[in-house]
Amino acid sequence: MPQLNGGGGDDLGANDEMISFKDEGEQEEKISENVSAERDLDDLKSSLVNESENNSSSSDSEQAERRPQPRPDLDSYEKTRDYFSEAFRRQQDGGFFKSPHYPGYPIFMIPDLTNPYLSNGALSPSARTYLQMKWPLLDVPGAAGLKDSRSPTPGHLSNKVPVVQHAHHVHPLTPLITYSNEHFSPGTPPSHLSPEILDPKTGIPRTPHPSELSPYYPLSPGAVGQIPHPLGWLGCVVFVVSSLVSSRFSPHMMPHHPHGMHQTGIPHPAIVSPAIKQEPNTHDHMSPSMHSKSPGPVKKEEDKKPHIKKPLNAFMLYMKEMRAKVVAECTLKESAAINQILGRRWHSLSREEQAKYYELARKERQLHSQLYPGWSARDNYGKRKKRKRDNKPDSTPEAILTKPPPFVSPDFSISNKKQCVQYLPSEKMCDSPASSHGSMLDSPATPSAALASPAAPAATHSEQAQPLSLTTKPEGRLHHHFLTGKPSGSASSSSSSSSSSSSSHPSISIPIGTSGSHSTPILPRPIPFSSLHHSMLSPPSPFHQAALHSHHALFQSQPLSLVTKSSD
DNA sequence: GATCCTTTGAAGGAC
DNA sequence: GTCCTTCAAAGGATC
Repeated sequence: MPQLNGGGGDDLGANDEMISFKDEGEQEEKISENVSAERDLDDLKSSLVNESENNSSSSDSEQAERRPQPRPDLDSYEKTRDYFSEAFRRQQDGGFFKSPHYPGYPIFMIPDLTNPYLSNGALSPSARTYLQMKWPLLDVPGAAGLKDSRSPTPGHLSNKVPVVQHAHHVHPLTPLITYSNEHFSPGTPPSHLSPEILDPKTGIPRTPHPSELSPYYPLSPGAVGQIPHPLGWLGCVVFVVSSLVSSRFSPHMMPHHPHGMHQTGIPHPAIVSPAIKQEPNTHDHMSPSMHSKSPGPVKKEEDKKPHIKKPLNAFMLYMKEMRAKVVAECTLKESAAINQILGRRWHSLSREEQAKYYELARKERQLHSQLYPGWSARDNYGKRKKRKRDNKPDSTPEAILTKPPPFVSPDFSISNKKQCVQYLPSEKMCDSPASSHGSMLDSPATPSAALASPAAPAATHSEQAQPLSLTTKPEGRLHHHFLTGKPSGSASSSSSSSSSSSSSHPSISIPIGTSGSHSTPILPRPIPFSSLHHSMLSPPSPFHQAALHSHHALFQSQPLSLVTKSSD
């Protein structure tokens, strides 16, 4: 992935030169990504096979048949959001989207669709992405568009252009979409469709947007068109598709549920009522059964209280965007495995690429805080009930030490829940460049500080000059980071989920001198050698491969205690 | 049907 | 200031 843009690709609005060869670049990227994905897939498959022979029933052919199917119950808001986050990303990548020849209809820029399918019949990621962007403008009756996955012969199963594929890929920037109740009229594109400041058709200049208020979230339906989108023409796309969605989608697909209404009267994707969250495809109203389940007025009040989701962080944004790609490249469907791949790819991202997501996440948080000033992440605590909390005492290092690993006696496990499966073999985790550019090492603990100003990152991040600098993290946590290959924050943050996992997995059940009662499992991940292996997405050079191999050999030959030795 | 798994990052409480 | 926990997305697996 690094430097595929050939330089300058990150500049917004300067991607015209990328038009002719962007597809080639994408193909190159796809090739390298496919190599990476295949390797990941091999790792995962082997690990999964080793995990349980029972899983052998899920052969490749069977998995191939179980290609990712579009989910019919995706929240339409998220559908809408994702089109534009994807567009935004591509624009920032110097990607497929360019300054449109048709200013009012930028999403008509559809790259090569000649071979949208993979060999196994699955839709290639690129084609999938393209279709996501173009489907709203396809001359497909709304009913057909809504038919999508419910159709007995889904488009993506045939060789025809799967115009409905769109509806099942969501994008991280979804919350950033501008919502509008205006209806889109292809013949008379709204005044703000032009990327120009002055609308060529109406001549109505757009008023500048208050700098302190990010325009990703809507101000009001009527004011949407007056907001100059910071992403240039993408803002027009946002409006176009949001308008299309709201006009083409049936009320079933575009519920006007009050739960998703911000105080401004604008539905916001972050607002999800519990009922809707569980059954996104159902109607707005709670089912009678759910009403009947409410034990009392307190419960009713809770039900009435909209569930405001946390803003997505950078990795979540990245994950949402790349998941479909990984799923398309691999036959894997388990999100846990996919997330491992995504985590590795995340580490392989260049600093600039990660910075984009950090910036997006920062904006998300900004807008989220502006929209919901009184909201606290704590408000969502307890909304999910996790069974693993029952095992909390056993996830402590002491418990881990005293508890035999499951491979000794599988029945010894405290709970009957599925044992932690290390989808990626531990030795293969070495393949994951902890930070090809020290990106995770210096991932801004407070991205706003590092990315507050567009010019700030380079200035504030001395790591730009010192890619592997660990300056932004406290010493004590850097040890964790160093050993686990994770940023200090995540090393601790992931302890909740990993701790329970570690208690049942032999390879990560060694509590090494972490400070205090830190239960974060120390994964046997070797010292980052990312400088040798620049990217998961680009095959290492022979030199890198040799270094990689020797590194693996060295790592594997070492006792686990050495590998996990703490610098304490 | 609810929860787990898995990833990283952010937030907030506890100490 | 540090540590720890929870949640955010995703969907198959498991309970």
